[in-house]
Amino acid sequence: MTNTATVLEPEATVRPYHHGDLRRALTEAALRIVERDGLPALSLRAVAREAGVSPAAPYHHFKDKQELMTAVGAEGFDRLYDVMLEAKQKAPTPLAALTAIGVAYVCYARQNPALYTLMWDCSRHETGTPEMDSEKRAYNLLEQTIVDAGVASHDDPVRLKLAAISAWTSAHGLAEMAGFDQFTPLKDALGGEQAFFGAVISFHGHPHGDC
Amino acid sequence: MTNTATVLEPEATVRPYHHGDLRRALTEAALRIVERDGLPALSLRAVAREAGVSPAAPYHHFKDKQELMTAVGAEGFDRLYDVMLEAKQKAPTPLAALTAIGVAYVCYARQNPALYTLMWDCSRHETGTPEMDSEKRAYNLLEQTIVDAGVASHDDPVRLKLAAISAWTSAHGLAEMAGFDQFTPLKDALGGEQAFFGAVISFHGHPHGDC
DNA sequence: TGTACATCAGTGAACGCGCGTTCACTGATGTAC
DNA sequence: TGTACATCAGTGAACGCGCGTTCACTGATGTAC
Repeated sequence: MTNTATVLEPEATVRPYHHGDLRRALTEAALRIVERDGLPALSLRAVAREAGVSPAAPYHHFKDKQELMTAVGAEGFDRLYDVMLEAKQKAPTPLAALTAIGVAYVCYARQNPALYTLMWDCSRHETGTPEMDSEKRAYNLLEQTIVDAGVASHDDPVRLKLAAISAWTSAHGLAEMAGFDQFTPLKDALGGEQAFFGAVISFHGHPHGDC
Repeated sequence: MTNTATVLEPEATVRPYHHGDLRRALTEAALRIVERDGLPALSLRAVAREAGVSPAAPYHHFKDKQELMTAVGAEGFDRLYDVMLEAKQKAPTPLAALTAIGVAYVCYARQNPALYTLMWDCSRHETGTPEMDSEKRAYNLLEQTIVDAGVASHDDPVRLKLAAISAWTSAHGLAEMAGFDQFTPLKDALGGEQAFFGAVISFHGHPHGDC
């Protein structure tokens, strides 16, 4: 009887005064906001509100708003990398892997458009910092996949970089513009968004394409 | 003697109470701000300030902030179209014209990055409205150039649209990412930004490329 | 095992700021007679 | 050509808002003895 509180404690229906992992809770709240309400709605106060905490609380975990944004952008790159890696691993051949990570990239960007924008905003401000490691890892994954597929090799680094950057910028352009209403006729004519992605990527002249 | 004021009037060193063409002055002020201070700095009050006018004055020419922004974005598309058209007309052959408008597009976006971002923000909000006519004209110019170059024909509209959209998204991706620090090694290796653009566009598999 | 105390991680009120927009106004312009 | 008057295109003060950030505070936690 005297230990009722202790017994109920593990259930934790009431949020404790000390949160436990507010830092993580804040970045997750930010991710929720950015996709639900868009990038302009992503303020420090909104994040605190979403996490159910006072406007000053985030300052115990982030120096300022920029540092929180960077953490969110980094999380975005982490997830992008995961998605690309999974696509590569599931592909039957190295060549198929190249297509697969391209499609995975575009799909990820399409499903998280505001986060995707935020990620590149961060990348621009934080070039080369450890927070952007996942971006570098994702790029390296692409390069290695290109090598595996026999499109370019480490012996000709300029050509290899060119292939990687060409693929990346193509995917970026497609990802950003894929949502435009102007493209819906073509999407319909080709039988859906996935087919549209494939057709555009092929037309770009990827090695497996019909160029 | 009595008509001194009338004689001096044409010099117009003092701004008259009535501006003359404040609407145009406002969009030009906005264009100045957006490239000088960036997109987040582009507020209605900042535009009025830049034009040397009170914060309420713009409301005699634009319904609200959004309408001003749309006018600025439309002006951006007008200029883009002009640049593309000029590039096409200067090119010696239809095939060269296709490359030329691609390079012109990327250069324009690179030289006006914040405006370029604003343009697409507008396009998203104003799809199909008369304000976005220049966007449509620019797209049609690309399609016609593709036809002229013999890459696709009006007989196969799906293929034509695919070619146009593929070219457009490639150029968009390159334009947006061309400024990244990560690319400078490759730019240097290829001998400058123009060469870099050309190499990436060629690698994309444009018909004149080495794909 | 208890207790004293330093540290940590929250609260909530307050700050100054720039924003978009509205309002009553006024000076300048154009037009009808 | 002059004059009366409606309309146009500005002014500048004010509004409420949400923002990022700071501050003094307090409750919770962990540790030394």
